Amino acid sequence: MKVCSRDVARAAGVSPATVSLVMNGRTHIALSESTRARVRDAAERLGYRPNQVARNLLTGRTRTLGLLLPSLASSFVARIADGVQREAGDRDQHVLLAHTRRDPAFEQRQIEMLLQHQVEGLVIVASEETLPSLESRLDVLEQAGVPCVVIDDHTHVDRVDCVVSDDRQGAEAAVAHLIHAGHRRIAHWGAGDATSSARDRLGGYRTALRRARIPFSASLVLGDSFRSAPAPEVVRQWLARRNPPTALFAANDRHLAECLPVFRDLRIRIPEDLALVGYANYDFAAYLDLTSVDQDPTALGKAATRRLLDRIASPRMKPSRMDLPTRLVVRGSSTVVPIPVPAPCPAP
Amino acid sequence: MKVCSRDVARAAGVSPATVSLVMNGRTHIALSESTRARVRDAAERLGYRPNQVARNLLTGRTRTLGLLLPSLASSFVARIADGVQREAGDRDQHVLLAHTRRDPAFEQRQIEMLLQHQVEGLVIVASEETLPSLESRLDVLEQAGVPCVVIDDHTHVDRVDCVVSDDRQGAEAAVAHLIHAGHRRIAHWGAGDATSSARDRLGGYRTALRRARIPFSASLVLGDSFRSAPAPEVVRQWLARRNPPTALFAANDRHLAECLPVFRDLRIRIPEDLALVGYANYDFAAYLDLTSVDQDPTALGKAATRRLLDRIASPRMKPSRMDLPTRLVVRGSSTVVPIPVPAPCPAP
DNA sequence: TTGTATGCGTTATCAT
DNA sequence: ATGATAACGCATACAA
Repeated sequence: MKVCSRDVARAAGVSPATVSLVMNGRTHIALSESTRARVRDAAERLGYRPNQVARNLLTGRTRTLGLLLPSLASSFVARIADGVQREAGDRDQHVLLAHTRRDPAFEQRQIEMLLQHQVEGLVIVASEETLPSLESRLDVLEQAGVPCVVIDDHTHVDRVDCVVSDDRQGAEAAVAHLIHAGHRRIAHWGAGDATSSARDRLGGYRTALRRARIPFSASLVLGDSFRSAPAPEVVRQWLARRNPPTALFAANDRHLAECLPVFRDLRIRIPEDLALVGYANYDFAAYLDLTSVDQDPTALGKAATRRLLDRIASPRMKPSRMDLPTRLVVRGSSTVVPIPVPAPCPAP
Repeated sequence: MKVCSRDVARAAGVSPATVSLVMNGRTHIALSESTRARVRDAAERLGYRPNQVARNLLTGRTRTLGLLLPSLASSFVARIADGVQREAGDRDQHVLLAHTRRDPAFEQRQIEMLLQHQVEGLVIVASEETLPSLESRLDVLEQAGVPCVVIDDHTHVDRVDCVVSDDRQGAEAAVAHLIHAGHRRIAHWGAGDATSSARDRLGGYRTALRRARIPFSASLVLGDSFRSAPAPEVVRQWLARRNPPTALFAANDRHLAECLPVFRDLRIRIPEDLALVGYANYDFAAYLDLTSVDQDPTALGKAATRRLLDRIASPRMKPSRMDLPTRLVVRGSSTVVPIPVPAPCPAP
């Protein structure tokens, strides 16, 4: 059934070694054009396909990268994965997929699996749930001599390459934009302090305030996680305070999207009563006319993959952190000036 | 550097064969508890990790499935991929990722790559761009003896397993819903006839009309592709006709989302002047309060993977088509009855 | 210019 | 209960 190089060799009247030479296009070895043609012909005729598994075993190289992510159900993660795959494809690498299910125990087994498959490097997309155990995962990888790059968190830059969005800059631009529009009481719905993104977005928020000489007030900061928005009841109570904010900078578009109905219920007009700026620029942000900080997840994936391949090539480099620029996309939720043309919609 | 079974064997004072027996937990072979412990100990101490590549070569099995998709940038595709990965993980299979970039030539190379890696089956997520060449891809796979399952198109059910959403039923439910709300002039923005989904959605539309004894009018049907919405100008002209539709059933939520600004410009009120129903139930559909037909892409991925593994287990089964049920999610874009509670937002 | 021999790390078969 | 050996399919060094 399965045809191997020996079969081709027999059919072409040559030895398996010759078949190998022909198939791998080793040009610096002289081969008569006639043999070459005979071999190619036989291979074609028999439908010969070199067995990568055998090749990998022999050469000790797999040209395969592991991609470990929390879940492809998140479109942000999926777009990172798209970037990884594009770059890997361009550099002639293969991608073995693994997910953590946001469960540290499952993650550990998946890493084990990837290592057994002899991946030559690992792209890890960080998540809130598995961040606490990341350090011990790095131990395992270091032990195994398999380099890796972490996307979307730089907590461990001291020992591993990190590729992140420049969240301080992004958050600062967002809040500066609100300040520029005249706001002084600006709230922040953050995501706690477990992830560097959450910390950096809070940091950028504070920097922007400081630059404008607006005092920071802890009572204007809310939120513990990227994955759960404030409950409607909390929002209600929070906005019913004596001195409510006139603007809101959220660490995630989704938080805003989920709260829009609550705002409507409360007769809070956007942006007149409350200006909104979100983060990530999900495609629904355009549809909802939400101002947002765009992150380019595809670029994150590509950059991380490039970095990983560079490190595989030269393992001794010092771990570095790469901050990809963000871009504030101003829409109707933060400015009363009408947008002349409907925002262009990203390709699906 | 890399520790192999021979190293463990030496350290434990046994032979490599014994190490293999211990590591694979072959219980039906008697092994003294003391050797077992010695081996486990040595393996632990040395950080031994069995080499899957070698194992695969020897056993001729890889327990690896190829996942071929157009691009992870589409959240629909990504959620299918999530389902594939979940099911594969549950059934102890690995996933090698490949994308077509919506380019038939690139797709061909990727399939070649997957076959060389000895994947035992292939999950193919169909796309408009690569559908024309699918048939010849199936030839290659059949030749290679590698089974596959196609998700999201059933054009080739006669020779390959297909897993799709029940689009006729979904479309029919959507249009019946509009008819039930009193509409008689219902337009359809479709996606041409290249894909079975587009044809089926049109079919369901026609069925619902027929059931209600509403004559079909070709002038109410527009659209050629899932990936490009009607341009704003086209929408304008189309709605400026003498006898405009009072309701619109679109084959894709995105088409609706992109046209909402146009409707607003034209002072067309939703749903009073024009009721809208979309398809796919993207997360933005909830935020935009769009009625939509939910497809559960994760279930598509899971079902396809199950089917593929079944076929690998028993290759002689007749190819089958599996239609997963859809579910109409009624929201404010198609009914004037206010929704009492804000639509729950899907987890990100 | 081409063929032969060897080994990659593992497991299955047989022998002890 | 454990060890020796062969084989999986291929690429490389070296011989011819």
